[in-house]
Amino acid sequence: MTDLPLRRIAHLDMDAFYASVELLRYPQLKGLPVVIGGGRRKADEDLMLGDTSRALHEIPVAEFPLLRDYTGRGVITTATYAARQFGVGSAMGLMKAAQLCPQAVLLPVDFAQYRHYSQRFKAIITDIAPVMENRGVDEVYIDFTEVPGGQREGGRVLARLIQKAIFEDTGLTCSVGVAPNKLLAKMASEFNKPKGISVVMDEDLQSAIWPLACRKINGIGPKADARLQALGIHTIGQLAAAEPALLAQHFGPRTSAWLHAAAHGRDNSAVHTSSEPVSMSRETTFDRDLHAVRDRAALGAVFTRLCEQVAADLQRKGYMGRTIGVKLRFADFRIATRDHTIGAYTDQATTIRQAAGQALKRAPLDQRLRLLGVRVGGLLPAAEAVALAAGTRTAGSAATQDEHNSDAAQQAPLFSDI
DNA sequence: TCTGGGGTCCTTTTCCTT
DNA sequence: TCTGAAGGAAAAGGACCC
Repeated sequence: MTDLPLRRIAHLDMDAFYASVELLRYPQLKGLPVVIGGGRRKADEDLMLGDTSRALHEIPVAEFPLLRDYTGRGVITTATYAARQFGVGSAMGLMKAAQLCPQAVLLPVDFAQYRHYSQRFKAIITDIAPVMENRGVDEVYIDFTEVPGGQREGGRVLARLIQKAIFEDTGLTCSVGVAPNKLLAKMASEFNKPKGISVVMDEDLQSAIWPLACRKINGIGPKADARLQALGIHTIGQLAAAEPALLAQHFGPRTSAWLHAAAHGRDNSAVHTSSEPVSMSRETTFDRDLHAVRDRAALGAVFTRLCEQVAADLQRKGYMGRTIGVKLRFADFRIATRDHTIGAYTDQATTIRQAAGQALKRAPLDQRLRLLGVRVGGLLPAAEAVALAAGTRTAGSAATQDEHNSDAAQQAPLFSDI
């Protein structure tokens, strides 16, 4: 038996990523309360980014839009520390935040910028450690196990190297946790924020993990936590000690087995270096709740626009799908979804619009709508979808696309298009 | 003037076919 | 022809995450 290298998995989390990127662009806002979020339309217009006669860092602070001037729906995506001191924070409604801190600068969410910096810091990581899994725009898992130096000080040396390389290239800081698996690495990365490095070994489970709240386990959200609390289980240690039969009774066989393994720090999942999207969607919340009949025209226009946006997303990214769905959020925040699967893969707005219209017909529309969304799932890379269609055609199946089109053409659209 | 948008995954229900 | 079982796919909902 040869000694296998110790499995060393890192979780890297950028520190206050969106806010930090904005402060790189607008250093004049450093130390001021800044809130990022809101309906993007209004905020985009308010920010005078179109003025190219001066650099971004030269824009006087007095010209930035303030939270007190914002009208409309929306929530805070993130806030700087200076703003948090006033009690505002993520997911808070902007109107409520404006009462708490009206003088805060309000910046729109600028995903293009965050994506740009995201690609930069990820490229730096893969130069050093190629086995990296994307977990959204500001987080990754990295497998240190086989990387030269990845075992030194349990991974701390390599973590330090990556932190330094990212900071030198982008000016951004991050926190890293290194552990035997993804589950523990994710928890470890939160131990020392910001700019922290935490190394967890198997033998640290009882001292470092078991005292933590169950909610710290990635996958235990507010609902599961409340159910655990009701059973008198508050910490991960208590969860580890819980009777498996009791957990199975309340959570079912699969979830209870997972809970038990997680509490004991066990997680065999691999670091996946690539993944294919499963669905793409667009949704929008209206400025005011809309009525299916009275606001027909407005709804129809939004509906069509969402379909066009999803189609454009699919085409730009090179995917086609055949399960088209709609999502409705009613005035009382209840959500309904309806799906409709069509015969042929598509990335065309008109086809998506027709199929989504079919799905929408089955949805209850007696209440005012707060949000409307359109989703395309069952995705395949466009080349594969086209090859598949060619294969089924030569195999002699009916021209499902034509059938579908003529069928849909006879259906009156639910929302009239204007 | 509470409560965004874009995803993934899992469970349960429903429907269809054999 | 009816009935029930079984299994799979699709649909619907929910929890969770960033």
